[in-house]
Amino acid sequence: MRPTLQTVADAVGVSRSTVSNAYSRPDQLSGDLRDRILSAAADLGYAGPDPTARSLRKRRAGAIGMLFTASLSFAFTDPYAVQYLRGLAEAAEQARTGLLLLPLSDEDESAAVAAVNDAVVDGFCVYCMPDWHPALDAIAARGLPVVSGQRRAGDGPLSAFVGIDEAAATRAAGAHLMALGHRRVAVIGDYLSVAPMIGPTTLASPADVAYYGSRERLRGYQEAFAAGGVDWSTVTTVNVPGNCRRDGAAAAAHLLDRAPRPTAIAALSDIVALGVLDALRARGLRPGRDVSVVGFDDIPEAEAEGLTTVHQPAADRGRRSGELLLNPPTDPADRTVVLPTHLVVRATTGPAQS
Amino acid sequence: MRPTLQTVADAVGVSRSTVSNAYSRPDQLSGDLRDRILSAAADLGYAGPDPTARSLRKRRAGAIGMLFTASLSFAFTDPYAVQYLRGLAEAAEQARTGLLLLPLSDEDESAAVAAVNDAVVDGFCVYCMPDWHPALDAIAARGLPVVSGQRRAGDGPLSAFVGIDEAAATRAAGAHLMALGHRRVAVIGDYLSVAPMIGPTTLASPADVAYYGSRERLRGYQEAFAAGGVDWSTVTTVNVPGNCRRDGAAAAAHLLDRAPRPTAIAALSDIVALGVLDALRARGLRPGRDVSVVGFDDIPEAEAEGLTTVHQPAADRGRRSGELLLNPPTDPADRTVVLPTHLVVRATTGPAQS
DNA sequence: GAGGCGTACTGTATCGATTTAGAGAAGTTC
DNA sequence: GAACTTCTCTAAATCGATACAGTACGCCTC
Repeated sequence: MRPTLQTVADAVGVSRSTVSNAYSRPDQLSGDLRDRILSAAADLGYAGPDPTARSLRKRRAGAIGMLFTASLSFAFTDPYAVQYLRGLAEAAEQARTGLLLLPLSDEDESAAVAAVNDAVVDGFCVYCMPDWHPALDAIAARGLPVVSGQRRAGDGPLSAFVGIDEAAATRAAGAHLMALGHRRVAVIGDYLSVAPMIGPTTLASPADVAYYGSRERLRGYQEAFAAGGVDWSTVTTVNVPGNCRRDGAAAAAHLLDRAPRPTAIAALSDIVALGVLDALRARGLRPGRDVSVVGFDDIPEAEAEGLTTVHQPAADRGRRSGELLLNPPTDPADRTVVLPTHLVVRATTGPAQS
Repeated sequence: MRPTLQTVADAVGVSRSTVSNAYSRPDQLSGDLRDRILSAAADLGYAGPDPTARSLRKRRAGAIGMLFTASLSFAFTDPYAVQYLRGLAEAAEQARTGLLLLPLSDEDESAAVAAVNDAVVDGFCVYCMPDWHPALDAIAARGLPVVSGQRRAGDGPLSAFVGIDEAAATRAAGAHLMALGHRRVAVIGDYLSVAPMIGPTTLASPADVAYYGSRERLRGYQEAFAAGGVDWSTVTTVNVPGNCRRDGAAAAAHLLDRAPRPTAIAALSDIVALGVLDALRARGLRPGRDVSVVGFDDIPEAEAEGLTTVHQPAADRGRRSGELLLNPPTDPADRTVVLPTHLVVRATTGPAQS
């Protein structure tokens, strides 16, 4: 049987409380007795107060839970997500708090709900979840502080927002394309359709997209295009199932292998945009000359490959999220943090070639 | 006051146990009563059993703890570490288990010990810690399963090893350099010295290094060099404080800006090796011609830049670690997993120029 | 030597659940 | 109709700690 506080207390002949104090409040007892207690504990193989029992009593877990959209392991393949995690980890570390990455199987939503309900945490951080996901309701029900990068109807007093003005960001990118004279434009993004397929979607309006980020970004493009006289009905939107380079290339194929091909392709993430560049090169097309490409995120690879993109502060987003979660502001106004973004024009955009 | 099982039980007029059963063992009560309980719970804003109390009673946390060497946030800047984490996350996800990243401040060891003692987890995974770190003792004292990539004296029956034959890996790399005729060789690595400085170390023997990985890799080089007739006393070893490209370049400066410079530089990680390449280029020296460079890890960037390096399966290491931790093998022989490595010869190594 | 005060420790209640043994009622079998 | 199941549900014990009120006792003061 594993030794407990009581075991040690019995061995030394003191009360359980005193043994507890020996560990947690050394000033509450004489140094002599404390030494006797600790050495008895060592003899018995007692490793110190059980963290679970302590958490229960203290009503504090010492960790924050992180909920990702796709599978957890996916988070480590996406450079943007890694940066975000890095910022979050910094904030957690600063506060001497752990970071619990919740398992979130893609197939089974109830598993995600169970993960939320079983998480021993003091708060949640939500990265990129579809609005309808039941795990979000489970989080709300837990009654713990939540920070997310997506606004959502019914956000309670414990929830905060740390993010960017997604629509404004793509509005700037779209205006850039319009100014260059592009009129046959297309958009590639993840989670545009519910089904995990690669190909054009039938999307009457950006409002139909279930993911906050993709929806807002799409809306920004819609508005910018409209301002340039391009009706949304003429814009092809292509879905990619995963945020990866290969899928981006495959999606681009749907646009490039049919006439007339678009003169500009906007991708909702850099990874996908880089895939588009791959597809262009595979066809002997020159990015920025034959077809313009815009990304989103500004990951390091984007700079290396000269990708025009929207810069957003990934690590800051994570860090601010963590900070807000760990010391929730009293003033409701401080519960919304909108970080700046800016368009970075590089080599992959240029004047439209008719 | 937050509602508990008792609150709900009182409202419905049943016992606490029955409410518990309504959530955890639906077959133990009539469907009718269960519905009444759940709806009462919903009315009261009760979100279901408290995870901490449940963990205490069940003696299961539903998470595994991850302990990294440097600061937690560092883990997200190192491509190798990210791959490792990805593998670990996959295994955790498969088992529907969370992954708790422990805060581990570099300055304050006692904070790391506290983090270990406060971690509500079912086991620990150790990535790269110095042998002397007190957190390792704290982990051992917890009496939970541990998987690490470093062998350590006093590993108990609950500990397992998943790693590579570090020394054999660098022995192969060293033999490669010897075969190319290099005799003036140097090694750059992190954690070679205790002090976090950039510069040559006074290292009588690889055995003096506190980190398992660096120590073993260094030993492999020592053996390979000895086989080529190069005495260890003629080998300059240079320490880098962080595993980053800039520090690698700065460390290389110590070797390149003095005569005679080495004809080959072995780095204990790819990141550092890439920094060495930067330093070479900054001086107009050609990697593989003027100076040969070898890395370790085989991260994606290594391939892109033509770096000769030792390939090790990063994600596999993480995945196998997770698997071993989540279902500990009964047979002690299965508690040691040594994954294969191989030398990848690319463009940064070539015949020695006298 | 009565009163006041600080130190060092004890004992009990509490945190919020799960588990086990078993009570009581209803139905089944011989 | 006695014996046996089966189905529901309950009471009490348990998990391992912390918080807090309370007590014993020595010391100081006047």
